[in-house]
Amino acid sequence: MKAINFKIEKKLEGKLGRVGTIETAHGVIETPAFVVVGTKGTVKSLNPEQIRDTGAQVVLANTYHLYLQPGDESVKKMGGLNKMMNWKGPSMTDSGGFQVFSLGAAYGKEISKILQITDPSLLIPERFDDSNAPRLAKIGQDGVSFTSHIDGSVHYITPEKSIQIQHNLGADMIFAFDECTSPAEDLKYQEEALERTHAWARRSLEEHLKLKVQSEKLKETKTEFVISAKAGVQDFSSPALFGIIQGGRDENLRKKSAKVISEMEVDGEKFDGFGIGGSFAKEDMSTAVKWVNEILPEEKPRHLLGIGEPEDLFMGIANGIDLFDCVLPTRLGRNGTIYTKTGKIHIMNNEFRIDTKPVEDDCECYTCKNYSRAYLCHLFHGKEMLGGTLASIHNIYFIVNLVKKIRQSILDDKFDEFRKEFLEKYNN
RNA sequence: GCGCAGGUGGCAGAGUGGUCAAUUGCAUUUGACUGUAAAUCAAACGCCUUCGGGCUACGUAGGUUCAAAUCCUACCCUGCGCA
Repeated sequence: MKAINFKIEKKLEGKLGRVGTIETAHGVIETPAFVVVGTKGTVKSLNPEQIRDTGAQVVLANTYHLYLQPGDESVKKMGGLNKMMNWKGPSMTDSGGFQVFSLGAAYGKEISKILQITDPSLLIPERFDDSNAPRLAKIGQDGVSFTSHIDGSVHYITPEKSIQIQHNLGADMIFAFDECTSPAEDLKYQEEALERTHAWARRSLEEHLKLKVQSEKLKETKTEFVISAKAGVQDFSSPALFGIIQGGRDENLRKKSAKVISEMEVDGEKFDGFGIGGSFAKEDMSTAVKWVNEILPEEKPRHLLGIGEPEDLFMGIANGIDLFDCVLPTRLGRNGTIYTKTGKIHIMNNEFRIDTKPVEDDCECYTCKNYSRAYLCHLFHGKEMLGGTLASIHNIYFIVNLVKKIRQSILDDKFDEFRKEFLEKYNN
């Protein structure tokens, strides 16, 4: 039995882009789609009804965070990720590979996974090459040692462990354990890291197949299956496993990674889809995505991990990306930055204190239909929780629906037109 | 009226002779945020500046001193206690 079923409905002429659907155990995703991030099994400050009402189709949670708290065994006992958080739609979990970066090379530094190369100082590896700097993630021989940011306890996560945790969490789509590298690393390091990510990908795939076979067998043990099913405890269908492409900013490494990961095979089984991860310079992200997607097999979904901003979404979709996830809509929202068609605004700024208009006049989101900018401004100044919720609702609606509009524009043969029109307004 | 305590930048509150335009918190202003260590973080926050510095400031007015937010005198004001 296939874990997911991906179908392409229409292709974007002259480009790698496509419109399609992904069928999962928890429903169908219309792609391209924006996946909302719910790291700890909650999209911060939103309940599932609010998530659904933004139009979001999929939620992505995190292996590392849920493993530490409440523990993957606990999540399993609560009936899996979906049941635990009362999310009825499709779900995904990230492998913890990003935490190798955020708690490792990037820990305590002003460094993000995307670089503007217009700031050349950020590309000097020495600047970040202080191996004595404290890190909460240290790469070991066959896995990564994490020092919990919660209580300081040490945990060794291997590819096998990550996959085991993800099977316990029980999302519809899961990722291989990888190393998300720092954009400041030099080519030699990127090569080493890529070898590691590829080795880990194979081990992830092996472990996944092993667990899949076990779960199939369990399914055949009828009594157990029936008891569990009656209790509504566990969905026995195994998740789909996505392999992750790395390679930093380098063309050869990116292409090599795409080839290795897409051809990787264990017992006749391959990855069900692909994630494109890691670091880019903002300026050459599009080429990196293109290099990879020209090689990846057309018939499997591709997820651009941790991206992005509106211009990135257009870029990714044109270059054959089917799924995106990004913390920006919720993080920006909580921090008082709100997306509008004419660019981002800081809702706490003085100019909004007496602005009685909604964030956007013609926006159909719950926030815009019911509240003014002045009220949001007040909520943020008063540190009221509702501010973060309302801003997140709008931002998610904005980004999710932007991707839906892009999808529609492809179906209507108006992609280029829509892209130009939108970005001109957005960038003022 | 007497006694005691005290009056410091928008607010709270340090400082108690030079290193003080004055610690810190809050407020304010503006930024940042891309597989969430994040309801977080950073910067600015008396006036002027050719960025060297200059000027005005710790209730008010005097004074001591090379030097005062810091010591002295008077006055004004606030709180508490007693009449």
